[in-house]
Amino acid sequence: MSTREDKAHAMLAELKRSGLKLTPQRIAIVRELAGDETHPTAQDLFDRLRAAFPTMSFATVYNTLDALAAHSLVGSLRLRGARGAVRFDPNTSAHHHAVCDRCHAVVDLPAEPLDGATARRLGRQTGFLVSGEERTYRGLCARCADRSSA
Amino acid sequence: MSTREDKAHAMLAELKRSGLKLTPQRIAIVRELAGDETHPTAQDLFDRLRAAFPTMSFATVYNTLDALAAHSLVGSLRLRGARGAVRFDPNTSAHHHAVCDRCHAVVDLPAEPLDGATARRLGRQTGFLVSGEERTYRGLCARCADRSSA
DNA sequence: ATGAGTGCAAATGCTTTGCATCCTG
DNA sequence: CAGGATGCAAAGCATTTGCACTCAT
Repeated sequence: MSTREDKAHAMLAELKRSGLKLTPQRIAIVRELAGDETHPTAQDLFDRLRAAFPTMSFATVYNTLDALAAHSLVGSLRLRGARGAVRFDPNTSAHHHAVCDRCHAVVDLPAEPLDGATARRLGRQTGFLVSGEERTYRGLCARCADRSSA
Repeated sequence: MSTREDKAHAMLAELKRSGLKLTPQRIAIVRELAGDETHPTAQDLFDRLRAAFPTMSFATVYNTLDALAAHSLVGSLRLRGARGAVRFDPNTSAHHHAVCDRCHAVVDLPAEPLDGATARRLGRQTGFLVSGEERTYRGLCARCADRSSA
């Protein structure tokens, strides 16, 4: 049923398997982030968990997010324009992003992995050993587009 | 001859045309940035101009970069991983970037503008009114790739 | 019990702001 | 000579760090 719970469980299992401790704070952060498609900031997560963990500190949030990132269980993205906070992404499958220029909403978009021929062509053009690709489409989300034309 | 000088001149002309004042600091910043393909940070530019303008402040650098950005004469990019400074880009033609995961070098890559059919398809998938695309290829630059295999 | 993890607070890095002064147009 | 631009310093965010204490393993 709950894809979100499944995802949280898988993330926690992987953390445990890597020898990291499963503290109540970590479990809560992972469960909050798993299945969250809004690409929250550390501050967002901190605010949401404040009620349940009044004494939790930013250091713990960052510590957990770093640990997740180190094990490729979350991705991160930095957006232009928006205030400068990193946004975290529990979606670990190949995907791109569409970002709203007005409200800074971010949605996922499926993507094919970078193919070898393209990587080699880029390598020829740039001298780089290209290993991955990130695309950001920008524009207006449905809600903001509506507000604009109104 | 000097593409760089031409570019600086064009940028300054456009600023003037927009009613902005051409101060010695602005002229120096524009000339420093024009034709610079390294995607420097505000700090980089500040450091390079320190000798010529010992009293110049960060506020002036940011002020000028903001003015240039407001008139679409420079672009900006925020990179993951790297320390969190915005990098500025005098290249205003459609292009993408390749970023070195090790040394954070950034090189430009020509790009075709986003075609209408693709934009519409993305709109169908996301609900977005898509107006642009940014691609970041990541990997290792030639120098860092060499150092790795050594 | 032991060392990884936590909380707190101070520090850091990048960027912005307020305001008095200066200088371009 | 008027208002935009500059310089300086302080404030503002996002994030990191140091350290004593706690708790999951």
